[in-house]
Amino acid sequence: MARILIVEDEARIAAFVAKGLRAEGHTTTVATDGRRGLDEAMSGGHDLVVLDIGLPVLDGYAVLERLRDQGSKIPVIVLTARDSVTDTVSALEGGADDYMPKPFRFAELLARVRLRLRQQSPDAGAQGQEALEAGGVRLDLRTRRATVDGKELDLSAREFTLAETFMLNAGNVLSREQLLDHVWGLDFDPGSNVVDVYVGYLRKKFGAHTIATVRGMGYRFVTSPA
Amino acid sequence: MARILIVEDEARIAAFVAKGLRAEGHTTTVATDGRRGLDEAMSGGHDLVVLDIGLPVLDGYAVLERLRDQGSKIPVIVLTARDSVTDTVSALEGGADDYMPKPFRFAELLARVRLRLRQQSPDAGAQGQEALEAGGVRLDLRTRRATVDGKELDLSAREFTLAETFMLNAGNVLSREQLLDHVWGLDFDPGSNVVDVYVGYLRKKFGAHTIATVRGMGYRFVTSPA
DNA sequence: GCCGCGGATGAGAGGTCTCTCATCGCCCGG
DNA sequence: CCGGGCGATGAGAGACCTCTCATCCGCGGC
Repeated sequence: MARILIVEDEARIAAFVAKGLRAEGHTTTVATDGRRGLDEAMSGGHDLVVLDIGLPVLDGYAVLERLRDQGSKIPVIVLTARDSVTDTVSALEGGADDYMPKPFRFAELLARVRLRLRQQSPDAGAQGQEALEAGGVRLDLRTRRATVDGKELDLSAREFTLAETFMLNAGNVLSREQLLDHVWGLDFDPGSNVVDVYVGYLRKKFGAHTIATVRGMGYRFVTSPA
Repeated sequence: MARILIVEDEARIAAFVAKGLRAEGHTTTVATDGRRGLDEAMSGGHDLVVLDIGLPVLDGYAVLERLRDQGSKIPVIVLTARDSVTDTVSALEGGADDYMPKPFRFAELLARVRLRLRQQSPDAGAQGQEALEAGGVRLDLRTRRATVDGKELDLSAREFTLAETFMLNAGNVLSREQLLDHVWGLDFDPGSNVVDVYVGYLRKKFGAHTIATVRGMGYRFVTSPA
């Protein structure tokens, strides 16, 4: 899909973002300080930058400023601390295209990445996917409504995001940890069985056969009626 | 924007849909039975059809079938009774592009109309608006999150839809009745003051100045900082 | 056949959302 | 200046959502 540069010094977050974007089919490069990030970004080998503000050597603002000074128009999504209005406003004024307040759910970052990539190349690819469909289930991403075999039903916000994640990876096994990360966010109690519970809810609504259990591994959204 | 044909025998619903679509800048034509609807649809003078299933003379299925038989590829959105799986499935198999279960909120029909029009002409217009911005407020339609002066805040589902409606009509006065129709749906107690209450909620979140009261008329979303 | 562990599930706490109702306050006409 | 009516708002009922916890179930190893 696209080549994405991640400029982030915290290894845990960098890995989280990189892993998720790779699962979506993107190529990722990680730079752990601002100097290297800037060099990489200027190299022309990337389509989009995910840029942390709090960085060693050269902070995110500085990277962004020099990048724009040197004429780069590459889309930049900035990671800011939640509730820091100053950060966010400065970043956008400094030429960022979008921002994510930390901590964030991966699904939200992904939505922003998709949006920026789409705006960049309005010709390439589908126009950003307005709906997902698999195994008789249809999700309308715009109106956030779901349909099973043509029958409308209600999903709560959490259920919808979980279903979205399953359907983006239909056929593949997703671990509890992956689902927790993607749907609940980076900072969620790993000991919780909330994934199990929500899988139960989706099964009740979509039909038990739509989500298969893979013992010791996780869950898999079933596409074929077999 | 576009020329839309509404085939609907119930005057109340036809007027509701026509009025709303006109407010969005579309041109509307209403046909009150299937025969006339088919003739109009075949005339080539419309970009999209909103088609009721329960129609006198010639029902919606028949209209759809003949339309497709005669080679028309015009997008058709079908209005079906909620929970009627048969209706919905038959309609989609009969060549409908989308459907709306009745009763519906206008905002949802609008989203579907936009989607179908966009798919029809991927070049024309913006790519369906991913965000709305006015008076310091920004709504991300994809992730359903809101920002005021760069500061993230939470909106409930109802609040979001109300805000969306206001911002689509920023600067214009909207009556309580219009807002009830668009946000709460066709079948809502007109005596309720729920609009007042939700305007209060939005003011609390966006700042009191963002929504002005127009006495005896309704409310207006304020765009200029004046 | 039995046991252990991973997964499923019912109950329920606590929070949020949605809406109603009644009261309060203020604008405007007279 | 007063009264009437429109709009604002606090309180609160009820539904729903989210998550935890404890228990139950059943697969698979032995």
